[in-house]
Amino acid sequence: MTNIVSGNSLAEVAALIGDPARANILQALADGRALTAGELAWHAGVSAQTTSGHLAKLTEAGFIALAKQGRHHYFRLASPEIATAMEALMIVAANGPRRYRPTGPKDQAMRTARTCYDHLAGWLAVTLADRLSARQFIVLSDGAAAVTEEGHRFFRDFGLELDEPKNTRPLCRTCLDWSERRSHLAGQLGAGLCQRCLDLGWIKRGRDSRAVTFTPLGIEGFRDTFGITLP
Amino acid sequence: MTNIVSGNSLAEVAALIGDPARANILQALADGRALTAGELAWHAGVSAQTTSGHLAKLTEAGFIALAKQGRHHYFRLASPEIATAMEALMIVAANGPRRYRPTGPKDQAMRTARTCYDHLAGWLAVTLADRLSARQFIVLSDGAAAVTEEGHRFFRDFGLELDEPKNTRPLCRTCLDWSERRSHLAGQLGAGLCQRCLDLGWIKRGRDSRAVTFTPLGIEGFRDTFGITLP
DNA sequence: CGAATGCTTCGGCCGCGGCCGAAGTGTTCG
DNA sequence: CGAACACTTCGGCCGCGGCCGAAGCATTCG
Repeated sequence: MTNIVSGNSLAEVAALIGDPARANILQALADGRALTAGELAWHAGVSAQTTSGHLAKLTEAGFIALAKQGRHHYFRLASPEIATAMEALMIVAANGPRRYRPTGPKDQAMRTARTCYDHLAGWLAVTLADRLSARQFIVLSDGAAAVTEEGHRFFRDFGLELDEPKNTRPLCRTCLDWSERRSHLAGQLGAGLCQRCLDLGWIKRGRDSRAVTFTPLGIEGFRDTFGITLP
Repeated sequence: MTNIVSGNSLAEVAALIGDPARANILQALADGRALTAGELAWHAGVSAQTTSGHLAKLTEAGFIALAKQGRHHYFRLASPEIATAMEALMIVAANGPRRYRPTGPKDQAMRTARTCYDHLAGWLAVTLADRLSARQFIVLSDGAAAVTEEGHRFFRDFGLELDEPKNTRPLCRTCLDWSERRSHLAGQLGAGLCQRCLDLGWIKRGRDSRAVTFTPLGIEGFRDTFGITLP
């Protein structure tokens, strides 16, 4: 007799992500947007039939959700937990030894700035966390972060209202960045900052990728408001 | 041309966990202890030769580390990130729909109390977090936690010295529990609490499992110190 | 020294699962 | 309507990779 407890379900879930085509599909959906089966087939790099099979598996497992709209089938990640698990795996992958990883231009853009479900990631996000920390707007510690009094004022000026939980200091999660290997901001603050930057027209989401691009307005804004000079 | 960026490495890492035998091996190592190849073969439920192959793959990928000691080969997880990724996958597995999951007695013990790398998990850990929160020793919010002034005094009385980071409130990470689907304490505080309970002889680590058992002293201690009555 | 133990390497079997071509549903056009 | 399009289902091919038996190294005994 073996000591299997729920090892099977761990393996099942991991195996589902462990296929290249499915991993590409999930990564394409990682920013939370919904894509059609056809678009996902392109991302996956396999035929439409094969993709359909993968999508059925992912849907049945509860990884993705389907919304039918006319003759298009839109798929999106079913929960943020999926994205979290993928990021956790990316961190392991990034820490791994001499893994062959060719670096293309798209990869470079991803490393500079990308979305991670509902918040920002990459160089921009890590630098942002640094600056906010240096100016005492947030306090980073042991995998979590707190917003200070001055921070609340600053974010309010920036156009962000943060819910004040109960009687105490509000917190925002940190999220380890796979490309930078340091923390960036997630949680309510991370999501709010990302949304606000989009609303202000500072950044734009890429069409086929999670990478985001900067508008001239954004370059100016990040410099003046956060003291960040883009590379 | 497809849009593959590092999708391959995500798939590679996930596929490595995605085999039942390897998943069992990794779960057996999840509490941070080092086990021999033979013990791992038993946990994996496959022959020694097959296990050897799996261990070689996991080692090469940087998932586990090998320490040779006489004719025994001791393997342990190479980094906490691996454990984190596994927990993230377990959460996804637990949230999934009608996944067939037979529940044995060992499984029940695991759900009650187990170790998760360096801290406690399961019913005990979740209840502990609840009690500490109710008594205002810690403040939980949005995936993170802060220790209050009173909390510091309480933990010091309990025999735990927490490093005070810089000039501000220290934080301890929370970690989503796959069996309870709620937060328990990780980070410095979580690790410290677990170690202190072990030192006090309140709990003991199981021989073949991550489940922990309670001593009579522990049953008394958890009741008197934390107000927790064991089921 | 030879036998026993712990682990790894080698070789070959075999089945699961990913893949595509072809055909089948449902939707939107002109 | 019928044609074009988006997607799924079916059937069959095929190769990767997990598995074990047997043999090969190390280490520790008596």
